[in-house]
Amino acid sequence: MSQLDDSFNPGAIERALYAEWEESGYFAPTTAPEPYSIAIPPPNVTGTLHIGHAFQHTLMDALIRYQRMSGKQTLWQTGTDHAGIATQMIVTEQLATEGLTLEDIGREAFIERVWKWREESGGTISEQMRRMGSSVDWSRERFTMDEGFSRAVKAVFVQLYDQGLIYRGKRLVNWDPVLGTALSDLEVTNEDEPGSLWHFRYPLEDGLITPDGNAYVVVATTRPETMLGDTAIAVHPDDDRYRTLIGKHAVLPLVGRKLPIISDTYVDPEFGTGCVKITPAHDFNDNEIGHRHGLEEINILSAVATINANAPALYRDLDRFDARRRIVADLDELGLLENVEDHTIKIPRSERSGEIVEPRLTDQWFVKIEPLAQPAIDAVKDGSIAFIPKQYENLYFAWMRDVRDWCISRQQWWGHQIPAWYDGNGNVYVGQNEEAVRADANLDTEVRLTQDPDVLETWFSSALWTFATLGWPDKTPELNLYHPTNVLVTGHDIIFFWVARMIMMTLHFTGEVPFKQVYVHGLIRDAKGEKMSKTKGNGIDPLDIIDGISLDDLVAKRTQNLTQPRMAEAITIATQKEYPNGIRNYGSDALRFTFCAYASPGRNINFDLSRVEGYHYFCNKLWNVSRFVLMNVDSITELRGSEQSLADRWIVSRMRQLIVDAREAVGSYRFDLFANAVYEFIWHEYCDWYVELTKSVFFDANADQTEVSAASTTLVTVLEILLRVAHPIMPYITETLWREIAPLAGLTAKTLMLQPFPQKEDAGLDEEADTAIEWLKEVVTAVRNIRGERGIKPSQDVVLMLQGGTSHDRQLSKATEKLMRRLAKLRGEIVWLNDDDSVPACSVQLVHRLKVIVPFTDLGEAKTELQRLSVEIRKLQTTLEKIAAKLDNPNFVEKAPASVVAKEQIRLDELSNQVDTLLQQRVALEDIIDDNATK
RNA sequence: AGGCGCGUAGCUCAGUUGGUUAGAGCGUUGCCUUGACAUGGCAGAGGUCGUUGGUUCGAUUCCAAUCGCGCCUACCA
Repeated sequence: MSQLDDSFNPGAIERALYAEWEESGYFAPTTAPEPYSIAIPPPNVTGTLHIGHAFQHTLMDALIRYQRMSGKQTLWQTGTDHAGIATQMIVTEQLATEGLTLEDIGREAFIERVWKWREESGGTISEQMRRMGSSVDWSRERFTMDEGFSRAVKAVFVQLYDQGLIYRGKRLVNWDPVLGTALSDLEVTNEDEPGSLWHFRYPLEDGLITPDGNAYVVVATTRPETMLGDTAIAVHPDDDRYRTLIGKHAVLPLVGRKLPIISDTYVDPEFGTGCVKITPAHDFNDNEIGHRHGLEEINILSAVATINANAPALYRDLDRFDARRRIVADLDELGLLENVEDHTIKIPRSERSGEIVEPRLTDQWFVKIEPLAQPAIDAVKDGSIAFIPKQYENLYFAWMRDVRDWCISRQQWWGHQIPAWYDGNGNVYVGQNEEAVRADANLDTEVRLTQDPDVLETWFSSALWTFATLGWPDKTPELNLYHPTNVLVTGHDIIFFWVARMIMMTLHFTGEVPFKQVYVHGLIRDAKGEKMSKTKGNGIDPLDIIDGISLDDLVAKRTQNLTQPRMAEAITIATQKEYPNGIRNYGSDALRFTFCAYASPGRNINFDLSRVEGYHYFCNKLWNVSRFVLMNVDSITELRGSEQSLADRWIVSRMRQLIVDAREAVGSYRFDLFANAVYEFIWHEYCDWYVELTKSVFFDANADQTEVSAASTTLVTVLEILLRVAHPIMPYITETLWREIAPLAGLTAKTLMLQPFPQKEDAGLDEEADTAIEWLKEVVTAVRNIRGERGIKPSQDVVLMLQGGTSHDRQLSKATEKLMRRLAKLRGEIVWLNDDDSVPACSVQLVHRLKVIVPFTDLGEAKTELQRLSVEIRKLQTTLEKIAAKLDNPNFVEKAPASVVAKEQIRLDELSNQVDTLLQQRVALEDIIDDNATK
């Protein structure tokens, strides 16, 4: 007898089950011959997993569990990323609450603090992953700052340097003045913001005048303070307004510097005045022009974006925006401010600090991308790596084609410190460590070396993820076995950041692709399609869906530590409206099922909690049908095919189809189709029909033992198989139920996790059984429809008559009569009428050409039935007309394939037969009503 | 500006080579505490598939234009 609770309670089973799986070592690779591996995109060690991670992990876990059950030697490589800037920011903020700054405690102590914080916070992610049921191999967990990984990072840096693929130089980079570090282009977002376009007059030298008689040229700028660094004025070579000035000079106001007037086709004569001030040290385009024309680069900004000593004393040490105001005012005073326009401009902001980024000349380390990019492009072109969906390949190519050199140095403390040392004479030495450097360069101990204080950007190390986690640079057995990994599961937002760089670095260092496929999933948004973010307060912690959370706690969680505290009220109101009762504990399986069902290809996913609720109910359905099986089945036997009923054969046939569909869906990363197939089968085939059909065996005292035994066996074996099919999506509930069901099926294994995923069976589909049960369903539905229309209570049984069918109909009716009687709740035998038999006053529904007849109990019913019938007739007639028109079209008959024409012809015949039948029935009903009225 | 994607039921979404009466979940209407499940059962209502053209015997599906929305990339100082 069942040990199961009356309803599904996920909280009661999940934790213990996961602990058991983990302790039993089920997550570690088995010794199966064929490897299958996935490297997890490493989350930020000091963060928490958001719903997007949970989604991604669910898909990976479904793949891994599926492949593990399919007999592969699966490795799901897990680990975390040290997330340089993000982590340093968090710890810096922690220090600030203690009144301390980085400089107060120093580099060494700071790094110790970060490691300590990592110890405290690192557990959050692994706890979340465990609750999600992620079957990662914890024994191989890696961290991008652990010792082995650091060794790999250094080795890569040194080798690239030796190959001339890493260089150091003063270059213009995006500078975050708050964090005091360079950022990559990808870490800068450009948003439209209102701004101004200032027009300034720059006087011409020595009485020079423009063709239209001015002693000055007008330049426009959105950043007036940069004028302090101007070193030229540029015009278009063909611009008649300025052609005579080319090669002459203007004078930079406030500074007095002579500015050469140069010509460059970069200048758009149509825009503004057609005359551009050139600031090579503070603008990327100007910098390129500067290089073309050999212009001086004058850096006028300090690391914290104040004006430095390269500018006139008057402006020194002013903040960039104070300087801007001051300069505009001073130029106005001098009569050099021509006008100011409102102008919407793209403001580059640091994704990290939110601060406006300044292009600034600094010494940085770069990776030469071009030699690395070509092999990476080829790998995708020749199919060594395939993106799924395929359209992302274009995105990848587009980016790879004009990718620039990669700035890898960051002016931070937390991260991999660059393995380069300087002596006092400006020489640089690169090597694994100081000793190696000294040995290589034959430096004696008297030469003082200082290591470069900068660290490598985080993506530099995570680009090595697939192979460094497997032990590279050592030639480990794991590297040999699991690399390349089979698939990378990721969002499209990091194709540039990570995917492209992994491909480049992995090809260069291992000669292998990092993964054979890249499955790109959608991005999770909230139910309204808004991006989830802490600032908007619309994010949800996956654990709160699994375990539930009260409204008060949810509001508190969403409003604490806001970067914009004024948002708190709006967030509170929105949260109260969206979750008036908080969130109930839906459990991990329901959440996972929701993710899979949502995972249709290539789009945004608007995450709606009502879907989770629906799938939680689905879990309960599965739970309860398992209870039904346990309550009604004592044992099963070995079956011979001949002993199975039509119903048994039907569900087995449907199950074979499920297996085929499920395997195909997983194989093509269609987790949505996988989930839907499972849902449809369990609820609408197994529960709605098969279980109901078995009741006419189990609840019939006269049923013979063979029938009971066949039904029991089928019920159990099908359930056992479908638990295996569903396990990759919903591991907890299937494991729990399987342990109850499997013994009935004679299986003694301890865990479902390691059972084989059901194989496609040779037997194929059972057409005879499929036809019979589909027929039964149609007739039963017809009777139920009549009952519904006439308001006949389920408790009341009815008489069923059939007329006009074929011999096949009669045969099917005979074969399924017992089943039909229960499902349609019939009284007495089914009455077969001959075509010319008179029919009592009744309702009629058609199943193809078969008349399904339920006599009236009261002639008053005729009126409502007449109404319904008229609607039905009208519907059929509309369709009939459409098809008739089609077949009347000679073009259709000639050009359409014969099979399509034949199909339409059959439909036409059947429909016209149905319309005729119903028209006759209408006459009959009208007669009854007339008779009644005259009485 | 360029690139990509999306407009299908009240809401969230499927729809795989163009071919029956376009599907699912949630919501909704009516009936039902039937011996797994009211987290349930049965039956129903609800869509001119953004718009306009084109190709075709036939278009939600292919093509073009157009409107609306989203994302990405690059931007004019």
